[in-house]
Amino acid sequence: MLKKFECTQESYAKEVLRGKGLKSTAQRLAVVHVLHTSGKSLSVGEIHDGVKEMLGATGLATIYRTLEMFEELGIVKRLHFPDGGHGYAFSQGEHVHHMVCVDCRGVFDFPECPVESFDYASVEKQGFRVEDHFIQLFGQCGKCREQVAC
Amino acid sequence: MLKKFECTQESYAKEVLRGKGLKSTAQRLAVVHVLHTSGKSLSVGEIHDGVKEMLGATGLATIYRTLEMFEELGIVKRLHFPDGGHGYAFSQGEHVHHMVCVDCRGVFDFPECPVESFDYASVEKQGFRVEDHFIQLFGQCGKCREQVAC
DNA sequence: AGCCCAATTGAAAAATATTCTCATTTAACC
DNA sequence: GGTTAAATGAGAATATTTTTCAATTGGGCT
Repeated sequence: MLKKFECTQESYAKEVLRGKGLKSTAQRLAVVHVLHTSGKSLSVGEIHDGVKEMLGATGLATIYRTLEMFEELGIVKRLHFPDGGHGYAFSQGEHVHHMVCVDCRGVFDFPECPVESFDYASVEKQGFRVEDHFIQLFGQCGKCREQVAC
Repeated sequence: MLKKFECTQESYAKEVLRGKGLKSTAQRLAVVHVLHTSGKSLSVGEIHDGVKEMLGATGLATIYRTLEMFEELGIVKRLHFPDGGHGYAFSQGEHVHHMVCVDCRGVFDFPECPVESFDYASVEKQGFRVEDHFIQLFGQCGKCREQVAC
């Protein structure tokens, strides 16, 4: 695969892949590129379309396989929407949360963790031990707020 | 539909339904019953099975329709799991978060909101206005912790 | 630069999951 | 008990995801 310019996100993905002994295929890098340049959360179909635009015919199964793997590697994050749908967003690093604009599905990183410092004493009294958490913020991004009359 | 004993959860659901001019059908109350008595998060199929056990043949579409409606009414909450799957849990009241045991999928309420008091200044500087959030805690419940050798 | 081989992909089928349609049934109100 | 809009059931239709396996390819080696 030839590629003149490579952005940080793609280099990052290649590094993670190499570290695990996995191949940096054109399809995988295309998924990173599509997700990152869009700046928002995309559905599997949208990612597939974006990759096809870059590489031509591409199997849908590859997209599914790549996303599953990328999620385990922490390269993408699966986000859920109020309407029941879900999408994927590029996500560099392990513990980053995301805000999603409910209008444009734009994704914004949220490095501080509101839960990190939280005192679970009350719930751990029930015998439950908290090991992980999933947080997602919803709202409106600046652009979308401007577009509606207030 | 006849029903001798009615638990708080079912009365609650009936009240919410009546308030919206919706019917308290046997199928709907069975969904509440199955979810609540299980005490854990159930898949659509598991809920369907539980309802069939109570009422006999029941259409799967009804289960989907009921769950979608109940989620909007705040009677159930859709939860997401690390493996990509999802399930539904009974949820009384609007702003309750849930802890899920990753072993038994048991659901525990979590009334305090770790995000409520959080200062979004840093992210709102980007122009984003936070309107809502989704939080889910993962871990192990007391019972499941006892069952594994430590 | 070319060879090798395990990893990856594509294409289509299979398996799952969800939604839709419409004739029939039922809860709630009188 | 009768009426009526709302809800259900059954199955078809659609959408989504996974699997299978032969063909292809990236990356290490020389």
